[in-house]
Amino acid sequence: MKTQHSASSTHTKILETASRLFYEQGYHLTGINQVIAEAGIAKASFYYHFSSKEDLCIAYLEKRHQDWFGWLREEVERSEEPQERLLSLFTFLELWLANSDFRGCAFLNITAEFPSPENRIRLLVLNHKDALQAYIAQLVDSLDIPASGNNSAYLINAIYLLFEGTICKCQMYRTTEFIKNTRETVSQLIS
Amino acid sequence: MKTQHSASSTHTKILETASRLFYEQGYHLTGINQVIAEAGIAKASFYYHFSSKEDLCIAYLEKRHQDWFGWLREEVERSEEPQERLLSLFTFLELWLANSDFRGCAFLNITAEFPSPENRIRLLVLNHKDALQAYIAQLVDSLDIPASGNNSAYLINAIYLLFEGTICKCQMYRTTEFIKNTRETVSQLIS
DNA sequence: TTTTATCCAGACAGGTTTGTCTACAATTTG
DNA sequence: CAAATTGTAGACAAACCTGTCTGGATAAAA
Repeated sequence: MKTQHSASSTHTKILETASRLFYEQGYHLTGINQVIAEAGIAKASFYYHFSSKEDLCIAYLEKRHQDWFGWLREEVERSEEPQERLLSLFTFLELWLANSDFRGCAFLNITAEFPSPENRIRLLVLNHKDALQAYIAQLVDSLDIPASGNNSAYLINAIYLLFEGTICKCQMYRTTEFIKNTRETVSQLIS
Repeated sequence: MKTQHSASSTHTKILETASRLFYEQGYHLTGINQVIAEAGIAKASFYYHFSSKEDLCIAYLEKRHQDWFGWLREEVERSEEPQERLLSLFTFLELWLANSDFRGCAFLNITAEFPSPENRIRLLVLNHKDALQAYIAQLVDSLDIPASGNNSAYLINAIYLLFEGTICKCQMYRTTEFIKNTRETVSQLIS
């Protein structure tokens, strides 16, 4: 046995392997034995770090939230202009979706897999989507638009829905081709 | 045994039970033994009518497509004016989503559950979504809009995405409250 | 009426799943 | 250095899964 017990290398290894597999294959089509085999750890180590498959799922979603928002911000913050930033949300989708084999949104997917998700999972989903809408709202508020309260809310809602709709369409059609049309629509909406 | 072998009553019973359970619980969380128990049939009957669980899934999606489009058309065709009809797509979502416990779109859900859906399932999903977009296109084309070819395609794409985005948001947030905002946005888009 | 189709009850089989447990071994901490 | 922490291999157990099969019984068709 030549294992290095660095702070939490095994914990990280499990989480990263499971995150990849849960996202790629779906939660229910991924068994813990596969996670264990691919992470190259012992079953006892798995249960040393995570008390159940479901706890691992929670950790997966928490990690996913951080990772995904990091990717999103990274792309958006390449632009300086508020309008550019808003449009880059859709540029981000083009890049991210194509790079993730059109697997779509982890939070949407888990919602489909858990019809009555227990409260923990549902809270993570809502937290993620709240954060996304807040981010869109922030970008919209940075615009120089004569948007009265109501108008701004409509716009934020619409952009959010276009965003989610785009994720779904790409996931099903396995293409990002139409996103330039969507970006153009959003461009018109904000001008 | 006092069972009536009407044309396909057992086949229908299986399909309806499975359809309900697959939609409510998800495909992978529904085992065939539950379908059998709730349909009140014998296992041999199940396999007499469907050669596998997957074949049942195909039948489920085919039935779902017919049913769902029936519901959609029924609501839309209550309006006469083209504009009214387009907006009633979102009225339909309000009614349907609230009445289906916010369980969302069966086709989206199955896409999440089958990351690499085998071809048959994927074809059914795409067929359903193609039909939906064609329907939206038909409604848009009935409008009296000076829409050049490109403009019309943008509009159809946007409305479709708002539609899908709405389904997702309602599924996650378990509310239809925001749909009136969305309907207003669509109203502005088409005028 | 006979034949065919459809249905029943449920045992069986092999496989998979998640989680528990044991007896160490290796590494880190105090 | 000893104690605590973390990791190993993998057996075990119960439950569940999908699909096969048997020997009828019932209903419909010819």
